[in-house]
This record gives sequence, C-alpha cells and structure tokens, in this order.
Amino acid sequence: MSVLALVDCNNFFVSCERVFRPGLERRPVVVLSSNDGCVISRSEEAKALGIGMGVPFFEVRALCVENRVEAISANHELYADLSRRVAAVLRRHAPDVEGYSIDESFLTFPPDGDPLARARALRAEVARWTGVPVSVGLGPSKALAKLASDKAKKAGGVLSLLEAGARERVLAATPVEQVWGIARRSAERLAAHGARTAADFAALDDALLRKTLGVGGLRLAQELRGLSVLAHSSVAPPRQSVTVSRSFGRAVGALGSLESAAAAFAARAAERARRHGLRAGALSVFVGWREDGRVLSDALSERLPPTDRTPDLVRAAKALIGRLFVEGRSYRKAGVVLGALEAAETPQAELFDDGAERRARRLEKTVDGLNAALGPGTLSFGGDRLARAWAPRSERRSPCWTTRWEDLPRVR
DNA sequence: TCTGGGGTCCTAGGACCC
DNA sequence: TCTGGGGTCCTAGGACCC
Repeated sequence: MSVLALVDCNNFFVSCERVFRPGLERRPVVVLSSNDGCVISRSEEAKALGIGMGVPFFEVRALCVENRVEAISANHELYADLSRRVAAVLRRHAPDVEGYSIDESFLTFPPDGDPLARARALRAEVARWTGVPVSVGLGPSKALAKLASDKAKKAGGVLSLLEAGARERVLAATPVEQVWGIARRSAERLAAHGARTAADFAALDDALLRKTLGVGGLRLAQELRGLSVLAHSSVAPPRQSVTVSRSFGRAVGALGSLESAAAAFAARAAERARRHGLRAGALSVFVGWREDGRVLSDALSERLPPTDRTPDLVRAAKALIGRLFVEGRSYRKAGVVLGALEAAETPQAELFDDGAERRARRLEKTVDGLNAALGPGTLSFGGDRLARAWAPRSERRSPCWTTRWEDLPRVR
C-alpha cells in the first residue's frame, strides 16, 4: 500500500498576506475577490465571526467594521509566487509532487520510515522556509488523504487515515457533503438512498452508485474504501482551455467599451497560451448582464485556424462580442475562452517568410518577457488601454512583495 | 399495421473543485 | 447599490454514418 499525502496550505491567501505583515497574526483577516466582491479567504478569527466562504463582501461589511476585520484585495501575483516556493520545499521531500491547486499538492511517501514523522518534518520545513502554515493528511488514496488533511487542521496539523480503525471512525462521523467531490446536488441524491455519512456512502452498492452519481461517484466510494483508483502524476496533463474574464467595475452599455474589454482579455489569454506553448483552435466570448433581477448571459464560439497570435485572437474576440452586443443592455461582465488547444510547433512557413512574421514574433516575445518580469499588463497591444470603462476596482491591494522591485520590503 | 442496430463526433449543460 | 475567476470531467442528446 502506497502512502499518499495531501499538503494543504491553511487559509492560503490570508497566510500569504501575513508573511509580510506579521501584525495581522491573531487578528481577523479576509481576502477579497476582484472588485472587492466576495470573501475568498478567511483567517480562523474571521471564520469564528461567522464570515462564510464566498459571501458577498457588502453583506458582511458592517460586521467587519464592527470587529475591526482587516479586508485585503486579492494579490494573485504574490500568492502564485509563494505557491511556487512552497512547491519547491515539497519537492525536496518527494520526487512526484502533483500540484492540485494553488494551495494543495499530492505527494507519495516512500514506503520506508514513519509517514507521520515525515509529515511533521515537512510541515515544519515549509513553515520555516516560506512562513506558510500547512496541514498534512495521509491515506491510502487521494480522497482519504484529502479528508485527512481537512481533519488535520483541528488535530495539530497532521492526521493519518492509513489505519482501517481510524478510517472507520472518521468516515462514520463525517457528513457526506464534506467528502471531496460531493456537494449539494449529490448529497441530495444520496440522502434519497439513506446515505448521510461518508461511511454510508462508501457502503452503497456499486451498481446503485453508478446509477445515482455516475462513474465519478463510484470511483469516489472506492477511494473511501481505501482503494486507490484516482491517478497520481507529477506530470501536469495538457491544459484544455484558457479563460480571461472580469466583472466590470461599473455597468457598461457602449459597444466600444465592450470591444475594448474583449481585446484586453484576448490579448491576456494569448499571452498565457504562448507561455504554455499552446495554440488555440477555438475562441469563445461570453457576456453577462442583469434583467429584472435575474442574472443572464450569452455566448458565441468560433473555430479558428490554430493560432497563438495576439492580433488574430483580438480580432476574433472583437467580432464575436460585436455580434453578442444588444443596444440598451447594461453589461456587468465579459470573458474570452480559448479552446481546442494544441502544442504550438514552429510553423514550417516561418523558414520562408519575408521577415514581417519574424519581427511580429519578436515583438510579442519582448512584450511577454516584460509583462512576465514587471507584472501583467505592463505593456499591451494597441487600443486596449482606451475606453477602459469596464476596468475592475480593487482598492485594498497589498504590494507584490516578492515579484516587483518597487514593492520589495524595506528593512530599516 | 409493421418501422434496426450500432457506431462516432460534437456540443451544451450540470456538477464540482479551489 | 454592492455577488470572483479559473479550471476539470461527465452525460445526454443531436447529427450523421453505415
């Protein structure tokens, strides 16, 4: 039986902010999404005040003022950098780190030695080198390691579900909707069959599981029984899509502003595709607006000759958003999605081109390089700086302490 | 009145994750 | 008045084919 570990950074975004502002320790802190719209990370103190994950900020604003909760706009550049630093420490402990999300990684522990001792050592080392507190869950399968890491947060930071006895106790005491991959819909369906705990779920008949929740549900139940059926790999599978979307800072009614947004999103998406060495064979654009209190959206897609060129993608995005546009609507958000991605090989034609193509490529490479070094949006292609009525607002952002020279912390 | 059976591919939408 | 952004996988149903 191999030992799978899930390493989960506690309250990750809040913890990142605390690394550079130790004054935030032991205080209620929340991190807010774009436009300071939603709460997306909470310190334990903020959770204790009853502030839920994902709640609109305006609903808890009064509570935050009253309790002197520090509310900070999300700084994803900082979080991405600390995430890389945490991963670098993890790779010293296991050769096959699989990044599952910005704040979680799966590892396989070698069969020799005491897994609990190893987990504790790893936890201490991440804290020492990055300042980020983590929880470690151990189990014979990913779903059990994940469950263990959730429980570890209130059990000293490390918990093992490697032993059958511990597993039975924990599964029987866990409501099924706390299982990874089971949310409201699935929990309702399971309740109809009398399954309310993780143990009930794992004990259901395979054919019934297959019929009620599909293959995903069946696999999950097997994982809870201690059978490892979900693949573990340190090689990231090829990306399927690239999305850039934003809610607007205020409602937008003019086609010009909408086109400017589409152009900016397409340019950013193109940059990301190039960074991953991918070309897009399809592009879609969506817009969102409100009507009679209902949230509505519309979308259009188009196949493209595979490309990673900014001008091609910008042109396609602008054309599609023009077709979506309806006079009189107050748009609230829009987005561009690149799909049908494939590896970008150097096109043969480049060997014979007249130099214009090569120059365009070089320009793109320079812009990508500057944006990578100095922060996204430092340089952009013609036009998308104009008519930025849509630009989101975030007024409580912390500095990019680790990725921008001008934001480096100063030591007196 | 009777009206096959089996494929593939694509897309939209559902459900879930962090 | 104010409700994020970026992903994944699966399924059902339609179009089409032989």
